[in-house]
Amino acid sequence: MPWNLNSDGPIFVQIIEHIQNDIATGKYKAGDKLPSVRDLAAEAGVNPNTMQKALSDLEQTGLVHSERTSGRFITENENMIKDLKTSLINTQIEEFFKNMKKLGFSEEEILQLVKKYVSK
Amino acid sequence: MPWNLNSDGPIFVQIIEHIQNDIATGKYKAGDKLPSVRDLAAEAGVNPNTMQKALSDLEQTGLVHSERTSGRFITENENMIKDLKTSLINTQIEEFFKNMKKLGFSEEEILQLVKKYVSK
DNA sequence: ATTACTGTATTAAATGCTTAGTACAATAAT
DNA sequence: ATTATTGTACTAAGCATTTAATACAGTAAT
Repeated sequence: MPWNLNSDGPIFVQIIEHIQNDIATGKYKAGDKLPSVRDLAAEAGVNPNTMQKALSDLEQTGLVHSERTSGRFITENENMIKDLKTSLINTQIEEFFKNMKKLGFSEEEILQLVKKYVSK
Repeated sequence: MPWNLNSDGPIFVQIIEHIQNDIATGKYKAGDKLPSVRDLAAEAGVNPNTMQKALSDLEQTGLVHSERTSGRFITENENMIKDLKTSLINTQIEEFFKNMKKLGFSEEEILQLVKKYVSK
């Protein structure tokens, strides 16, 4: 999955979301070592400082932790990863419903629109 | 509907989206006069310059136009408003599906999750 | 005529994001 | 021991966003 960073918001936020997705979808598993800050930065096409900021922000959620000089690792806590995935899903659905309701649709109408989209 | 501006992105972009929603949902109808830049700014709680930027950006889509000194008006073109609504709906649905697919779900699985959410 | 209101323009300052360049200390590999 | 790699820290610059404070010209209302 390419990084696909755009200018819709701060790059470092998009990076955080991207890595969260990679963890939630199992690209990175519990205990895995992440590529180095510099490698990730090169891969994403951003400045190493930007990647560093994204990673140290991610750190504060406990999802990843850094081993001072040997690298950065995904949490060993599998439940935390499971919760992350649940949370990401809920965030997406709630955001979608919130926006559609702003456009004047009821939950039932939204469901119909989604059905129509899938069968199209 | 309150403005609910947050720091997820540029304020002026959120303002544009908010006004587009107001037009799409019929709060403002074809030919309606908009409140003045200053009034809208006060209502949204932003600097008049920020509102001015949002409005002049909106102008370039043809959705609104300014009558130099008498005010700013919604387009008379009803089709343009209809197209706007369709476009906003499609954007929301496509964005939602794109994000859910990033999380590893198929269209059918997404539909099931939405159904579950509605009946909850 | 005067007053209030309209969109618009301009300049300045503060802030946050991003890039750039450099440096240091600790570990791993050789 | 030496070298490469790790996370981390720091400063500087450019840029966009936002706020602030004014100002001007045209229209509407009185």
